[in-house]
Amino acid sequence: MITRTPLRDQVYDAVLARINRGDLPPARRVRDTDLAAELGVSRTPVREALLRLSREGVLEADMGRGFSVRPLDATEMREGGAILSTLERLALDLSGDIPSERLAHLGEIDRELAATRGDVDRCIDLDEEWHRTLLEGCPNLRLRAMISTLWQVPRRYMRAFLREAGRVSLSTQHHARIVEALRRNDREAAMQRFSHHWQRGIEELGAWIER
Amino acid sequence: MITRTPLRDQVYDAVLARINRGDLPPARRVRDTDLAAELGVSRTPVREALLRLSREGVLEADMGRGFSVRPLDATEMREGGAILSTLERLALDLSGDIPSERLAHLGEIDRELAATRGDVDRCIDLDEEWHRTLLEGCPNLRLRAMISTLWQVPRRYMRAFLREAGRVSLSTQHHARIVEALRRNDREAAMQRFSHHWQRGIEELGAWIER
DNA sequence: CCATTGAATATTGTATACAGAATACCGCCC
DNA sequence: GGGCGGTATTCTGTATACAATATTCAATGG
Repeated sequence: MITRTPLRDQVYDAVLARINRGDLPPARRVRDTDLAAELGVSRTPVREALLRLSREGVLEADMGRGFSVRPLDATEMREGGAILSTLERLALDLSGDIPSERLAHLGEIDRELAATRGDVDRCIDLDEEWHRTLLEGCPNLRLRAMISTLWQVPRRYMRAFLREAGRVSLSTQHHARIVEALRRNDREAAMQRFSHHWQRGIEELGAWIER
Repeated sequence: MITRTPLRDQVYDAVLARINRGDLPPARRVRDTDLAAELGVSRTPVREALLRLSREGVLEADMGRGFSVRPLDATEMREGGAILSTLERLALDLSGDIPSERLAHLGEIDRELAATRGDVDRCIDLDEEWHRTLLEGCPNLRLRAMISTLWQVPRRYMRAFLREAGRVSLSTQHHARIVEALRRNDREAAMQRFSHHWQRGIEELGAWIER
């Protein structure tokens, strides 16, 4: 099956990659002209991608003054975190029983995460993969898509935090405890631990931003 | 203070208005050329608005085949409803105590809603206003914005339903019961009734779509 | 020496142009 | 008469062009 992907989507990915790579730091202005030239496409698909990123909270768009990478802000992070946390809890709730093979997979990801020390990008990818794997049984596709989009925001905060402060402490322990509860089929406990995991993560990031 | 609004936003509102007005029924193809001509602007801002509406679930965009109004679908409605319901519960949860004047306002809206019989559009506006008023104390602005965006989807379903089936039964009674619980400062009960209200609404709409 | 103003430049928001894909139309063959 | 193939047209996706606003920077006055 061959698929044509619109340029706007490729540009979207490219811009996101640059932001996540640390290229394009917070508050940096993003000129569509430059991006278009660098990516070898015209301004049209670039602007479409940038408009989308603005709506998703990754960029800011001021009328007449173009786009810029949204600065890190504790309030914004807490707001986004509360939303994402709630939606992930919903997704977990909607997921039926999680097959033991997926639980095993979660364990693997978590072990790899624990073993990865220096590589910030890898850590974040693994953490996100852990969450995605946990929720991949959720039948509400719109919800899954939404969660995936919303992850763009915490990603930026985690990256900045990990770069400077080392690693999200306890993350793997939390994961393990959640998986353990799921193994016992104790949804109640799993849910509670999942909430706690999120809350701790948000607090940690928030405190760091306000340092 | 004078404000220039981008054409794309005005076009966005205009298209949404047409969809809500019943012009542009579900599954109708939307040609950017036509819209641009009718609105007296170029294709560029029109396409920006249409792309946004696609991302928000109001339109469909098939690569190479343009845009069309997303057909009504029970699954999609249930998925969106579950998300919106959860986020509104979160918003209510985050709202502090609701001042009695706002509770009074909610009562007024509800009375007007009960009194409005024939006017479908007015009913929907009032229902949405009731929800917006209920949650306007929520300090999480991102959440409020998101809820407001997500409402675009149920709106379409409610409109279709109300046009054909009369009115969302019991809606005002539910509202009253929720307000009553809030008056007693019984958050627990209010939350439960709020959940129930949503669940019933979604079920009713879903059953109707699958009729 | 610093603030201010004005022109020059850069950059955005919007309009138009162009190429290629998708759809519709029409004649042909069965 | 109905299905099929080819062409013509329409429409989309992308590129480019244009006009207006924002920014920069130097010259001028305080």
